[in-house]
Amino acid sequence: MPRNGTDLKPRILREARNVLLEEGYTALSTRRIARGVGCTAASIYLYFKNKDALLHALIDEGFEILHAQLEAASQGESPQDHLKNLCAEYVSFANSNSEYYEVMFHLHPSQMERYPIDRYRVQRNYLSLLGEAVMKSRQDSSPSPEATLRAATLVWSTLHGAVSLHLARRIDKSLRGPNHLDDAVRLAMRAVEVCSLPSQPRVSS
Amino acid sequence: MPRNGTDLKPRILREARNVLLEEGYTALSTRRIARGVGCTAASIYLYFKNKDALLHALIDEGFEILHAQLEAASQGESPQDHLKNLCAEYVSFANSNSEYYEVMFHLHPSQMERYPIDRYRVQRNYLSLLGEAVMKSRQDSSPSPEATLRAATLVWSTLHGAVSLHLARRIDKSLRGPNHLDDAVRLAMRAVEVCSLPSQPRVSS
Amino acid sequence: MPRNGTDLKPRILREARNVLLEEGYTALSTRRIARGVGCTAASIYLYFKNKDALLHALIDEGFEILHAQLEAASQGESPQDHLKNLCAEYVSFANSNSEYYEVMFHLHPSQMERYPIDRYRVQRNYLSLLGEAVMKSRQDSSPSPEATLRAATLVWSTLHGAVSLHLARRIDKSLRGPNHLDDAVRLAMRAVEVCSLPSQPRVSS
Amino acid sequence: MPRNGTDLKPRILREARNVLLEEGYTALSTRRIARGVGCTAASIYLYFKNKDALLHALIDEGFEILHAQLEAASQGESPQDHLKNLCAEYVSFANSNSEYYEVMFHLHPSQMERYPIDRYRVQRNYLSLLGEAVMKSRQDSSPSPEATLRAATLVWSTLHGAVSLHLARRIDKSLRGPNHLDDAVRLAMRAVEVCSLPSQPRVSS
DNA sequence: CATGAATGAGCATTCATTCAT
DNA sequence: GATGAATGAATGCTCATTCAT
Repeated sequence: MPRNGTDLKPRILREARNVLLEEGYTALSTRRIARGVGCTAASIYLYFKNKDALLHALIDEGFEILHAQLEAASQGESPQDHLKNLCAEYVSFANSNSEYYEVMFHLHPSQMERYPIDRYRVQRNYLSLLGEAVMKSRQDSSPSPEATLRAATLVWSTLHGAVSLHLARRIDKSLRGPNHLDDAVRLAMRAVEVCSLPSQPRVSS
Repeated sequence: MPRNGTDLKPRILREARNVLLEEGYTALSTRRIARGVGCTAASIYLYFKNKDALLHALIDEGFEILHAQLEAASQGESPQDHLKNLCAEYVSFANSNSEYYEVMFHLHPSQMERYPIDRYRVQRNYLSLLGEAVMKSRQDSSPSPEATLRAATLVWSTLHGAVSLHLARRIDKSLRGPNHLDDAVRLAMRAVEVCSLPSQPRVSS
Repeated sequence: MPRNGTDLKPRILREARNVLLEEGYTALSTRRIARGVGCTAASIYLYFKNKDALLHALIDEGFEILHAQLEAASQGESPQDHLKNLCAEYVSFANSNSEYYEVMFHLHPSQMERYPIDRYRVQRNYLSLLGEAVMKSRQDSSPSPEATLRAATLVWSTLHGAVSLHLARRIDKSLRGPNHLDDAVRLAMRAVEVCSLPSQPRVSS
Repeated sequence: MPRNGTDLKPRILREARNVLLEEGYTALSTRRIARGVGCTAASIYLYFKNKDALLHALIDEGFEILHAQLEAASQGESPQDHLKNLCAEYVSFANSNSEYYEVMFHLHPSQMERYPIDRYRVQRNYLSLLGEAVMKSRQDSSPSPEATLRAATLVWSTLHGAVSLHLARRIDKSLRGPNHLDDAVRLAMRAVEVCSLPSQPRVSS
């Protein structure tokens, strides 16, 4: 039985997210988390091998939530609606889980290397959700997996750009709030059209 | 005359960029830079008042290069070509100056506060370059400044998303190289169409 | 349980006093203390939030000792004896606790600002001890609080001067040892007479 | 011919005093002085072997000024007036040259060791000035040199105590301004009476 | 299960000083 | 006579981590 009422592990994770949210990545120290939780920094090492492991757990959590939310939103009257819902949900996730978003998508590659590759399968999972929707929104038949991935990636990347600048407060005040993000969703939905064009040859006509 | 061969200041900046590139922002310490340059950490303070000042110098450099490149690319037979050139140049800048890109666009707001606001006028400058091109690419007449900013922001955000994921090696191998980035440029050019639609009302048909 | 033998905190304080005694305030660095104690500089921060906090602890300790000693000496057959005992005790404290004396009374105002004002109440406490004795030594009746403070301050200031020069080894060898300090005590006891004279008007005949 | 108009040496000393006065001893760095003077820190080493040497020069200057002022004040209608003038002058010197006073009388012995002993002859000089006056103020005849030194030291020590606490802002507001210092002068003048008593035997009756 | 004690490496920054020019 | 470049040592302080209890 844990002394402090509830199990320490989830409370550590919660506090970590809290620190991330309120004070940013650079403030995320083991001691800072421990203080918030009301335990010692050493206790964290009972539940996580590393600070890295804690971070990875956070990332995993984030991807699970994102995946669940996308799956729940994975519907719509028309294929377009379906895709739009997914996009809107992605944006909404980033907005209401910015602390996750930070570690999930903003960590530097050098820090990511310590993150085992197979974990990224989860990441691909959600891309495939996006991919399916993208493809359904396209009237023509049987798309190749490559084309699907390509389009899904473009949708993702577009949303990611909007969300990132939004969270970093780099968007002009007049466009903050939903405006810019809505624009991005609308644009993302056109990804399919763009990807139907030949890719490798130069971007002509 | 420098005792140490060549002038230290540019070498410090170069090494700082290098660290940024290879190991990311969190690894950017004065000692780390000094080690790379082959001087003492104290020497850095001969050329920069602060670590912050060094960072600002880096950011300024980056924006100057970006601005110069965009201005040089600010032309084209048709308005569409003009815009496409700008977009391609942006992507190309990010690709060949990713170390700058990190400090220019990936710094967390909390660390940005120390960066005087008026410096970001430069940032707006390049957004306005984008804005002009965007508007020219639109056949209809006299767009409002608000609409211009809105569209330019969407172009930027789209490119930024693609570039960020690309630099963070988050894009699937099969799409790396120019593919995804080209797609993003093509999509960005459609920003205008999206923005001509009403913003607040729901994304209809 | 301390890994290191005895509890570190008192050993840190002791070493700090030691450094103060042997090498003075400017030599009082965390690393210097740590070296003397045989631990890391980081360990000091387990017991003191700050270097300042360490200093404050030292000051507080000093005032507590001084107060206790003065209180114990606060007696005498005659009022004169009473006052004389207090003075002698003050001098004795400074002599056998010169390391405390340094931080208690020689810190520069600029460094004192960080020392919360209300801590100096303790200082006033001992001044009032002095004040009472001073007043009792005066045959005439009911002195005003202002006059009491004035006389007590003069007593203190006189002793402080003698003690300071003594500790700084500025007194001629022939007078070191008790001579000069005794003289000062004797002189301090005449403070009352001097203060009974009008203050503002010029020092006549 | 010096480049900068006037000779650098006195300007360095002046700035050093200025720093001492405005920002205290701990702020007295070679760079800080150099900045104030408008030269390089290296230039200081053309005129002073050390930072210590600069300090010693400052101390010497201070003693010279003090000596000169005391000498000028070394007169009075009666012996008492004479002594009073000297005391008042001492206090006045400390008040209007607090930057000198700091280095002259508040440096820790450990830092003083680097100050060659024979320089202290100057210090004794001014003590002897005081001694003469003290002795003249005593009606009885031919005092021994020892007694003279003893009394002069007590006078000095009393004034020093008052001045030190005053400069360190340790004196209660109600007594600041001339009050406490005047009291100290008056008390110092009684030093002779105290010293005529036997010294070594215990402080009785 | 959890802690308190401790560490070693690192951080940004400042300093007095040297020395070739 | 003066400088600009550079340094080595020090400063206060924080961090992730370990380990005996």
